[in-house]
Amino acid sequence: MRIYLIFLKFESIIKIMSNSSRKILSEHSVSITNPRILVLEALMEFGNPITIDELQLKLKDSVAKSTLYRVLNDLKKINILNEFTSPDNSTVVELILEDHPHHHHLFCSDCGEVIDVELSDEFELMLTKEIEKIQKNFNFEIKDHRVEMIGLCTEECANCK
Amino acid sequence: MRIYLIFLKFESIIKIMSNSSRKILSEHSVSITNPRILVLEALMEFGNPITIDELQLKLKDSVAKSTLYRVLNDLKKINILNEFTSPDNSTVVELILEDHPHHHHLFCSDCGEVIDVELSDEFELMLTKEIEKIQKNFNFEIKDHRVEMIGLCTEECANCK
DNA sequence: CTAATAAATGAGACTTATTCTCATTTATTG
DNA sequence: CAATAAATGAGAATAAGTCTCATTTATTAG
Repeated sequence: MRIYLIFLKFESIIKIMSNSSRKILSEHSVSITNPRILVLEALMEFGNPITIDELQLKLKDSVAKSTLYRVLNDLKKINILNEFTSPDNSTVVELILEDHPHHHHLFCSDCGEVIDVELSDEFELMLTKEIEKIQKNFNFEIKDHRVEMIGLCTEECANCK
Repeated sequence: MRIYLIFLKFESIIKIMSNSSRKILSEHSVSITNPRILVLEALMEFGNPITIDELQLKLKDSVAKSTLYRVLNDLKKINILNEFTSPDNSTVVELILEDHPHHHHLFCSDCGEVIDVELSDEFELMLTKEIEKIQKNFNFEIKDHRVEMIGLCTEECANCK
């Protein structure tokens, strides 16, 4: 078993993310612009789903508010951005790249954190069967589903009131 | 087997709903006012979850906008109103009275209709187990959950574009 | 049943998230 | 590198929801 230890300077990480942002944009035939790169980098750096408020805060000195919303809409159009509303009514956004598996969300109703969670394959299978039943009963064609779980993260969380 | 056919005039139905609205309010020690009765009646009459826009339209000649929002907040406070955001970002509201069982929602992404659906007991049991696992893994206390299904209702729907 | 008081209402001003406009800047392409 | 189409920034416009305050209504104590 070989172990590699890789040290990367912060600037190198930024460069890698910037490159991958460029790649994502060109793969979707979207022109490569500075605001788009900055938004993608911020989303990648944060990792988890993020509220538009937080994103705006991170980018307030580099991307105009109107441009931020426009870029988010662009990313939605090419299907790499998922947008939803959290139970406390803030708009949350997350990047969905190829390696991002099917997942659901866990919301802390205190600090507002949103966490991606995967549920077991058996569960997803069972949900698929339920969905088939519903489709028949209601004459509905179901294209997508999501499970949202709402609760509280532990006291250790620094952001919880 | 005895069959009862019951004919009720429209006015009688309204009177029944009005009475039950009064009952609901007094049971929750909330003062009985005209706007509150009108909002409850409208929610009961519609039956399904309804967008605030539609509700506002139904009540625009009888309840002021500010009062409508205030009444909805009052109903949330006494835990008989559930509010959520549909995938097309409109705010949806539904009455949750004693006889309203645990359920989930089906959204038509075309006409915006929202339908209550119940899932099987086995499914709910399995979901409970998944939730227990998640609680442990993420050090999270899960208080509530919801399953949302998004799709299209059939062509027969008059409201679909 | 009525008067006194506390609570609720209506109308419209205010706030805040998101979209739109338009003059300027930037990316793409040939 | 120039021409052209697309994207951006700044701030105006829109719309959902909240707030203010003068007026009305419901509740209750007597």
